[in-house]
Amino acid sequence: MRSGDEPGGQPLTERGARTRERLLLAAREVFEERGFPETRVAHITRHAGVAYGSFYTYFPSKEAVFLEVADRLFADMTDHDLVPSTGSSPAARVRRANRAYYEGYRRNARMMAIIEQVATFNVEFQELRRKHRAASVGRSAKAIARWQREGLVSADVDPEMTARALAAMVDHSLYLWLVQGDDPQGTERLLDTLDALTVRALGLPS
Amino acid sequence: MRSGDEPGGQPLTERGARTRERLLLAAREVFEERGFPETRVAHITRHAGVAYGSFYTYFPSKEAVFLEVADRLFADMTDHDLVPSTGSSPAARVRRANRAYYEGYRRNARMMAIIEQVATFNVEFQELRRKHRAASVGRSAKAIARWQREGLVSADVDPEMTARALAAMVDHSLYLWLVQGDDPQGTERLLDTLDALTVRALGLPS
Amino acid sequence: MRSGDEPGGQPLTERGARTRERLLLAAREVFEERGFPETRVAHITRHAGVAYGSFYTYFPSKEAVFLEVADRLFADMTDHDLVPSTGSSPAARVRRANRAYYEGYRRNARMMAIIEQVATFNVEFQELRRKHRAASVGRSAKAIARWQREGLVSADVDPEMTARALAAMVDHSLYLWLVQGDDPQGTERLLDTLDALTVRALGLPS
Amino acid sequence: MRSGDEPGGQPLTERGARTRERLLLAAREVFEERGFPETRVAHITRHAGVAYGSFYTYFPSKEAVFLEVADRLFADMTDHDLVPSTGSSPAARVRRANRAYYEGYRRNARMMAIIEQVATFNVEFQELRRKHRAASVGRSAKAIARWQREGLVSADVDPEMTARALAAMVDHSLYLWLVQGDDPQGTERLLDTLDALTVRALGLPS
DNA sequence: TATGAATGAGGATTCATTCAT
DNA sequence: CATGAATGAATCCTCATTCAT
Repeated sequence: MRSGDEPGGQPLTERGARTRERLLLAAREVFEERGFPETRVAHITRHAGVAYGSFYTYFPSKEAVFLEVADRLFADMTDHDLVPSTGSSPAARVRRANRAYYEGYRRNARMMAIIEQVATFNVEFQELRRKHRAASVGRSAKAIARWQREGLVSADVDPEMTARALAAMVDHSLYLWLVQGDDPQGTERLLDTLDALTVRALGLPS
Repeated sequence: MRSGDEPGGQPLTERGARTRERLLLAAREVFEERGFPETRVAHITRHAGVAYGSFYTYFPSKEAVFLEVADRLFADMTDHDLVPSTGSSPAARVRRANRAYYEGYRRNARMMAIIEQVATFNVEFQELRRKHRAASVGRSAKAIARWQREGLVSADVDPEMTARALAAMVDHSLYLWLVQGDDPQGTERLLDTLDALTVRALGLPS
Repeated sequence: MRSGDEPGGQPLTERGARTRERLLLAAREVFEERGFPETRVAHITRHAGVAYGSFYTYFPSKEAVFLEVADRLFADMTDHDLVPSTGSSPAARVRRANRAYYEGYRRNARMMAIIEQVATFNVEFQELRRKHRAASVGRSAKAIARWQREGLVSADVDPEMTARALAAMVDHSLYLWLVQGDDPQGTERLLDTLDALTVRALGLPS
Repeated sequence: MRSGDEPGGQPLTERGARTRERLLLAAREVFEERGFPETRVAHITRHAGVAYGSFYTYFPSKEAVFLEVADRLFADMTDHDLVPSTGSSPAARVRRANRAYYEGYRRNARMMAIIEQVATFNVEFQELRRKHRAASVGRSAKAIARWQREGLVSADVDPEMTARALAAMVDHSLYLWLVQGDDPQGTERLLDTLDALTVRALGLPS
């Protein structure tokens, strides 16, 4: 994932580390502002206040910085994903997970849009997203299966497929809401609806 | 007809109509094959078996053919959307609508992927999609409201938001399934799950 | 000059003659409007209300129509050039000639601009203009020489060079005035100045 | 420096300055050789011995180099315009000014032709020329007015119009002589005629 | 004749990446 | 490390002219 051993990968000096960080931050901002295809390497270096050529001292290509920016974002999204899995009812846990995901999405909405964009044409990147999604869906599926064993969810339910479909619902709803931005007020109504639909769809006691 | 100031536009003869049609068909295939950014006008003309310049006799730009290809696709998707709205139970109707949508999606899966792609960077196109989505969501919301009046769906449900969220669920699930192609067998399991989730989420009597 | 025997030169039928004339008129208007390089054959045919292909029934190329339009214009300019050379004083004759030239220029100002334009890159056309100029300068030179023999103009004067220089003065002044259009009112002041300068420069009794 | 949004612009290093200069010189030569429309950027870079893309490191477009080449030329023409305005008679001063202008024109004749060419279709450029001409005409008009106050020129004369007309005479005569090149020997005869006509037209004591 | 479709060479510009200093 | 110049393949679109009907 991280550009490990390419020519000019990790900086060796303190000063180099600072330059690299500046580039990474600048890259994110420019990508958010203009999207991947419309971002020029020059935009990034200018924004970072470093020389054009310095870009290639730290990153082998435009794609490489993007991958790394995305990597950080995924990490951020996943970090906060970690809802304490004990205490409180399943319905409350669903609600909490949804909110946490929403917060992460909101924090990173612009960049999520660009990630969506890159995913439409970059196969390597598609694979990366699929892994992340699979991990997340896997966790949900496991929870559903547990709730089934505990008699909280009907045995009819297909945990894997259900987890996928519900994840798709939340994910895409937030995408349309936050990225394509139909009417960003009324967010509570949206979140409540997502919670309620999830809970009812699973047949969880609310 | 030759390059003046306006777009070349509609052919006036039978022969012209045939050429235009050839281009349109070729465009769709090439777009599906390579995606929008990687499609060269030369690919389209070669595929259509016409001279390079002939493309511009009928379309003012690469964007323009794309728009028209997409238009046809939207029409196709909408045509088959028309599920008879009477007879049979709500749950059955939900199922039928989902299947119809699935069939349309499957028929057009490759192109749907490209549409998704273009929507990530072309604002004009985003708007077009938003309209289509709004129309479709509107119809669902109306059905939900009707069911509420008929006492089939709880008054707690927010018809608009719910319609949106469920549409997002179906849409994105099919996208991931058919376009990103995680495991294309097991489709029945997916569809059954989507049906079941929808029905349960709405609290419809199955 | 006239496109004589090229393929599809002169029309053979009454109807053909009308079409050709329509094209010629349209060509002039479009050239005036957009200049030579920016004129498309399609503009001309559209303006004339004939089919694209019909253009090449009557003219072998875009240049050919231009040549013919210019030819007509030269004829118009020369026709009215013919000031009766008898009666009245030389000064009056100079004045009359200047006015006549001015009228012609004014009538054809737009097209004169385009002719100037084409002359800057088309050698064939440069030659044509040179002939016209030479003819006109020759007439003036002859008049000056006559006036010298009649003792009205000093023998010091070089008739050829003087005729050239004065023609350049009138020509270019009108060009800047009418074509580049610095302040088109005050024309009388300009013409009076041109007359006076010519008369004084030649030392003619006013 | 690389293609961002702004024009590449000024070089920051000695080496860059040299390349830019090479391009500028090459541009002038190619323009002179082939005219503006027939000049390809590739001609310029080949002539300068640099890579195609390097052109766009220093100039945003073909127009842009042309503007700069023309700027230099205008500067050159104006520099040598500076005739000492004191001492010697008005007639002598007129003569000297004409010669100085002639020398400038001769040095730059080829490029003057191209400037004429571009002025026929580029409005921005027309404006530029108008300014230069206005400045030059203004200076002459002032001199004429001064001579009127000193009683050397008749009060009948319209200084502004006269300055324009005489400038047009000299300018266009030199253009036809040096650019369209009717018979380039006999230059002395031409210049003497221009001097004499100017002096007599103004009624200056020779 | 009239019509309108077909052709395809041509050219300006972009921009990721590589080099030289 | 930093800097900024150098490179050149790649691609869209134009439009005069030729053809087929």
